[in-house]
Amino acid sequence: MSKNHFLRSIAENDIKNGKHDYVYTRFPPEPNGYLHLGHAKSICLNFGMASDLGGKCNLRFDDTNPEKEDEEYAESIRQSVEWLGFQWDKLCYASDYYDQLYTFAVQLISKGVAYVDELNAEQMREYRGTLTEPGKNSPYRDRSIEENLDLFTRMKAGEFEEGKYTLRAKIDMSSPNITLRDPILYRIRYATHYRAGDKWCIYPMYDFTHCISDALEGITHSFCTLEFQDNRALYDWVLEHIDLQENLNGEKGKLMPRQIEFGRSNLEYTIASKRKLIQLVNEGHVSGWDDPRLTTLVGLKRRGYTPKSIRDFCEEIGVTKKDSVIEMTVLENAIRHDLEASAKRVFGVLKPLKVVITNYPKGESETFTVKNHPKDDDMGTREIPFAREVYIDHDDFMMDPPKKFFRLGPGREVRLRYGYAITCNEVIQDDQGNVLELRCTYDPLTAKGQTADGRKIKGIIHWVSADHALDAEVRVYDRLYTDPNPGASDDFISLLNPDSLKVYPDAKLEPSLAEGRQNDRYQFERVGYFCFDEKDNSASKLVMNRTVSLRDTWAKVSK
RNA sequence: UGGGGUGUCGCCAAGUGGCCUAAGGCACCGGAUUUUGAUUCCGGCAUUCGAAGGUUCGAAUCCUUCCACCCCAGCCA
Repeated sequence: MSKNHFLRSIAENDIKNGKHDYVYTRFPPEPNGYLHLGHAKSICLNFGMASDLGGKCNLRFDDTNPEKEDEEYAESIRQSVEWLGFQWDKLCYASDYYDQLYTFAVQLISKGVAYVDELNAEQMREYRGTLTEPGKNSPYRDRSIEENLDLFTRMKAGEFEEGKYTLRAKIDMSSPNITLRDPILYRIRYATHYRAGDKWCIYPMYDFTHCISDALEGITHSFCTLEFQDNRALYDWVLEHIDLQENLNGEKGKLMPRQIEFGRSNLEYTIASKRKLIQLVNEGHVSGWDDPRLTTLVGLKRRGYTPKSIRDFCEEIGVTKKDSVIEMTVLENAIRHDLEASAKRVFGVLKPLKVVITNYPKGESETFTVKNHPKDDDMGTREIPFAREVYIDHDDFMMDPPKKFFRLGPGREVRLRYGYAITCNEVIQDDQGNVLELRCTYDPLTAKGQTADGRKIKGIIHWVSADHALDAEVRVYDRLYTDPNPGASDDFISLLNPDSLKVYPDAKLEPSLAEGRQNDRYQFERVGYFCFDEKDNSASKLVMNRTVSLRDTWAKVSK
């Protein structure tokens, strides 16, 4: 159940007051890039509100710029919306409305509120005025309706070169709202559209297209971000001036969707700008749009984030009219919360350190039956083998440990979780003093968490039997940037975190992972949550990604 | 400087004249339980709501002024 916020209140009131019988929303991406966390907020808002209030939500591609859009993006967007767990009522494309849009443009010309201009881009900028000075009318503003109609028809017919003419709304060149200074409605562009092909050489602008698309689809509430607040006046102007008697659903009468704006949310240490994302991909700073360090939806998916965790995150950050900067821990908390309840526990050793248990008989082994989840018995149990040689993590051993280090050190005793307590008797090092191997003895009377003399063993570490272990490559990710707001810098490339990816090529995993399915999520006990990499994992080579670490109080204490 | 917005705890965010000496989440700090230094659990964490005035018996909520920040001058969306 999603939270209350001002947009929801508006929608609920509109139903309560009888303004609408239902809510109809839409998520309107332009297929010119991959979806990221910012879009997830909009998706959850639009689809979530529709389903919460018993309404509908369309997925509509705002595809009016043939030069930037591509089917590859559209396909990915459809998949990401579905992956997030939402179903659209209708799958729509603004490009499917090009004929209607053209008709409405002709209508505006006929009413004398749109004209064909032939100022070039530079002149138009001059005529537009500035923030503080009013603009001035184009010398072509007062053509006759007949001439405008003729010119517009010929624009469509391809008689003019690109940039020669534009269709403009005749509003007010001295408006303090610059959006209203005779905005362009159509421009000439000889580009092949990824869906419409070469049918058109004139393309409608966003401000003209979006409001009409909403009206055609019977959208009741058109949510968008804050930067479109000024555009709302134009949104309303266009809908006031066109003559739409019946929408695509057969509903009749003056149908006015309402645009309402909300604030964007940015995540610390990330970048959302499509331009910058493209640069990261193209220059090879990341492996692709689905690099697990990116907060694109495909990246988060590959990283191991669940759709639920992202929906929860979006609910948690709320919806207001304020642009916000969200701390990374909020996202991490969302995925930890989901995986804590659902992930199977297993043992995985990222930096293996061999331990030989000298008093355990050679060639023998035994298995321990352990729970897959400490609190959820329904998740069952599994067997883990134990033998004379095991691997523990290098981080769980210190040559000269401080008093609060509850792990292994020379002469110290720890429990191998679910197994026996071992004591470190000997440390084998190389010439440089690197620890190569440990020689330990185990206490046979310490199985099942017991000790014969009642002594408490504070330290508990994870391990995996050397002979039974699976080899794997484990990838550990950290934030992509060293600066919480990399987008604020022009040189965001220099802010990249050189340690954002650490590869552990020789990780050792417990044998049960061999039966893992591609979408399974695991908690490597005491380490973090992991998933199989969707591209590089295979039966012959296990490749796992760390989604997020476990909370690590020790890491804080030891600093 | 014209227009449009926003300002409540480190980060989000409830709250729309009295039950606010201001929910909740994240973060942080204690402490309990724990064969994960995880989880869970308990406790702490804004006498203050951008600032200053004013209205009122009473304001974060109303008024005035001021300050800060964001957006708008693409034939992008």
